[in-house]
Amino acid sequence: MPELPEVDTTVRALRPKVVGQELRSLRVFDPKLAKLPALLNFPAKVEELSRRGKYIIFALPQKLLVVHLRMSGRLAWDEGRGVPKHSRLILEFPEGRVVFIDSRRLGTVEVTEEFREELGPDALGDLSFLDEVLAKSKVPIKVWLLDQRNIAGLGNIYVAEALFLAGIDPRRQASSLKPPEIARLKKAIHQVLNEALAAMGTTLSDNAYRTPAGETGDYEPRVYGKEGLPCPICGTPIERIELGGRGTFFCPHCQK
DNA sequence: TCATCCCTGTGG
DNA sequence: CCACAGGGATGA
Repeated sequence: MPELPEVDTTVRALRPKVVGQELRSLRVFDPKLAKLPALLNFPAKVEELSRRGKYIIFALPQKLLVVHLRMSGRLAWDEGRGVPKHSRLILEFPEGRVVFIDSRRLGTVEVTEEFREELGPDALGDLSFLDEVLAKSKVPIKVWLLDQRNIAGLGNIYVAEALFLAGIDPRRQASSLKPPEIARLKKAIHQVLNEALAAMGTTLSDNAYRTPAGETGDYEPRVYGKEGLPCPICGTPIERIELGGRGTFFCPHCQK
C-alpha cells in the first residue's frame, strides 16, 4: 500500500510520540518475527525516527529497527491494551505503543547495525540527476520509475499520477524522453508527491492505509484505478494495461 | 528482463 | 470462483 507520502506521513506522526522515549519491549504475534526481541537490549531509547525511500528506521543505541510496510502494512499509535486484528508486532512505550498491522504479512521488520539498501536518490529531493540517467535505460519509463534503485519512494499510484501530469505514455522507453518531457516529469513527480503529502496519502479502500491515528489519506488519484472512467482533462476513457507485472493506468489521448 | 513467489483479503 | 491488490526478492 504505502508509497513515499504514506510512509512519510506515518513517520511524521510517530516521531513526536517515540523519539526520546524508551522502548520497553517487543510483543510478537507472527512466527516470522520471532527472533526480533532477542536482538535488542531493553529498554532502548529511540534516538531518531526517519524515512529512507519507503523504509521506516527506528534508531536505537547501536541498532536500527527497520520496517518496510510492503503492500498491506501500517503502523498505528494507541494507548490501548488489546491486540488489533492482523497485529504482527507491538512496540511498547511508557505512554503508548506502535502496532504493526499487516494483513498480508508481506511487510518486513529487521534489526541491523547499518542500513544497507540500494536506493536511488529520494523522489522528493533534487531530480536533476534524471537528465543523465534516463538516457541510459531502455526500459519503459513506468518500470524505471518503480525501481527503487533508480529513484526511491515512488510506487504504482504516484508513478501513474506523475506520468499523467507530465503527459507521458508509461510505455515509452526511458531513453526516448526529450529534455522538455524530462522537465515536465520532474515537476510532475514533485507536484504529485506534495499534493499527496498535504492529503496525508491515499486510502483506496476500507481496510487499507491509515495514518497512525487511524485517519484516512485523502489524495484522490486522477488516473490510478480509474479504468473506463473519463480522463479528467479530455474525457477519453482511462485505459489499463500491464507493465512490469503491474496494473498501469493512463489516458491514451493525453499521454504520448 | 520476465515469471514466480511471498501472503491474505476483497470485489466482480 | 477468479482476478487483482499501494512492494520487492529471486531464479531462470
